[in-house]
Amino acid sequence: MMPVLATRPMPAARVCLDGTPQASVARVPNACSSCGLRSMCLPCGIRGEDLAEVEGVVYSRRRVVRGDNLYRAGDPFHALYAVRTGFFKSFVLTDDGRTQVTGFQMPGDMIGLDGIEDDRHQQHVEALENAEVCVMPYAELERSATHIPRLQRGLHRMMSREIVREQGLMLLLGTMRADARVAAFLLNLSQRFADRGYSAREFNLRMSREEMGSYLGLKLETVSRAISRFQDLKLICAQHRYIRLEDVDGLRAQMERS
Amino acid sequence: MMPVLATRPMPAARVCLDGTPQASVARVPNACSSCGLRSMCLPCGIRGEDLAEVEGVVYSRRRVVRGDNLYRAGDPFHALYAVRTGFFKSFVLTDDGRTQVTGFQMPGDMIGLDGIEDDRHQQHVEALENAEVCVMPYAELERSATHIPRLQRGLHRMMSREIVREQGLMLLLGTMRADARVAAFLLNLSQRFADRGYSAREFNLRMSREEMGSYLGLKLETVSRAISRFQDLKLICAQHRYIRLEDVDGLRAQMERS
DNA sequence: CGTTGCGTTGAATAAGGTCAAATAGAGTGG
DNA sequence: CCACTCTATTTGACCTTATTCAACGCAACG
Repeated sequence: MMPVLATRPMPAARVCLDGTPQASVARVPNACSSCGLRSMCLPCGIRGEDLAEVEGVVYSRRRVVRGDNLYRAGDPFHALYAVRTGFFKSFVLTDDGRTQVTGFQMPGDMIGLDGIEDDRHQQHVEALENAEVCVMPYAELERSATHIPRLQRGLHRMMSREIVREQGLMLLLGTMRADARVAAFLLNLSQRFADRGYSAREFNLRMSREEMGSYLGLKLETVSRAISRFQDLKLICAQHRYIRLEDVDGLRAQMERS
Repeated sequence: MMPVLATRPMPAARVCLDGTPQASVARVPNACSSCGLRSMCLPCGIRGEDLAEVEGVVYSRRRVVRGDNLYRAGDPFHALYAVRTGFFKSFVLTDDGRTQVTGFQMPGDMIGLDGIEDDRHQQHVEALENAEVCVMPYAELERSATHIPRLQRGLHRMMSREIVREQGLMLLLGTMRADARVAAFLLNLSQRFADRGYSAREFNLRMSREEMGSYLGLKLETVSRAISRFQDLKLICAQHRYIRLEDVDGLRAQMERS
C-alpha cells in the first residue's frame, strides 16, 4: 500500500519550539483507547477488538508547523486526518485570488472529507499554530468499515455533520448582518472550547481579523469594528486575540438582531 | 423492518395533473438497470448481482406534489432520496423566520444526507413542481454497503460531493458581488441541465426570484436587477422564468468581475 | 374582467467596503 | 535594555453597493 505522505517530499526532521528534533511523520502506535478526544473522534463508541483494529489503521501521526499546509487543493487524497493538537484553517481559492475560509479545525475535528469525491483535495488546509494530526489512510478505513458497523456509521456521521455545519455557515453568510455574524462566531467558538473542556468564557483566538473576516464574508475592518462595538456594549472584553465573554445573553441578542 | 414513511400520515392516493389517481408511495420494483439517470446516481458503476441487490434496496418510489415537503427539519431520518423527476429546494430556517435556501435538486441529485448525523433531518425539502423520488432506506443501504464496495464508495462520494458543493456556495456567498452571484447561478444551472441531456442554452427556471435570492444571499429585487442588466448587455434573454443564454463568455466575465 | 401573485423599476437609505492614518505589540539586532 | 522594524489591529472619513419602500406591469385564473 502506498505511503500516505509520499506525494509531497517532507524534510526528514524539524526542530520544534522546545528544541527537540521531531520527525514530521511518526509511526508511533496510536492509543485511541487512552485518547482524551475519543468521545468526539471517529473511534467514538468503538470498543474491544474493533478498537484495536482501528488503532491499527490510525498508525501514524503527522506534525505540521505553523504556517505550513496539511495539504493543498489538487493534492491526491489518501487519508483523513483527526486533529490531536493545534489549530487549522481550511479555505478555497478562486482563480482570481479571492479566498474563502471554510472552517477552523481544533482538536477532535476531522479534516480531509473534501477529497473523497474526486481522489484529490478540493481545498487547502493550513496550520494556524504548530499542530499534530492522526493520519487515517482512507483505503484502510474503508476496508475496516465493511466489518465494523460503528466505524462505517461514524464515518457517515462525520460527513453528515460537516454538511450540516456548512449549511449553518451558509445561513450566516446569506442572511446575517455583520455584527450578528461576529457574535455567532464568538459564541460558536466558545461552545467548541467548552465541548473540549476549555473555558467557554475566555480564550485566545488563533486566527487574525482578516481570517475571521474571510470566514464570515466580511472585511477585517468590519470585524474589528464589530468587536469594538461589543466591547463598548460590555458584551465582551477583547485585547487583540484574547477574548473574554462578559454577557453571553447580550451576544445572543446581537446574533438574532434583524 | 419499519416502513420508511410511517412517520407522517400520507393520503392514500392523489390525483395527478393528468387525472390519473396515483399512490404517493408506490412499491413498484425500481429498475436502476434501465434508468437513464444511473450514471449520475448512487448505483453508478454497480453491475450484475450487486445491482440487483441495490434494486432490492431502492424498493419504493414516492411522489411529491408541488409545494409539499419531502421532509421537514426535525423529521426522523430513515432514507435517502434520489430525484427521478421534478425539482426540489432545500432550505434551513432560523427561529426568527429567516430562511436560507441551501440547494436546488434536479433529477439524478441525492437528497437527505443532512439527516444521518443526528437521525433527524436538519433542513426542509420542498417540491418546486410535481416530483418523484426513489426511496433508499438508509439502514438497508448501510447493510448492503458492507459487502458492495462500490456502493460504500458511492455513498462516500455523494457526501463528499455535497461538502464540496457547499464550499463553492460559501465562496459565492462570502466573496462575490450581486451580479457575479447571479451569473454564477445561471451558468451552474446551465451546466447541470447539460449534464442531464437538456439544453445548456435555454431553460425554464423552477424557482421564483425570491428563492433565487435566498439561495444567493440577495433580495429578490437585486436578483431581478441583475437579470435586467444582463439582458441590457445582451448576455441573456429572459422573460420571467424563461432564460436563454446569449453570451456565455460574457456571463463568465461577469462572474469574475471584482 | 377584476383579483392575485410574481416580476420589474425607481428613489431614498443604510450597511459595509475602501482608503488612509494612527497605535500597539512582538520580534530583532545593537 | 533599548531603539527599530514589521505586522496586526483599531479608528476615521468617504464611497459603493445592496436593501428598503413604493409603485407599476404582466400573466394566469376564477
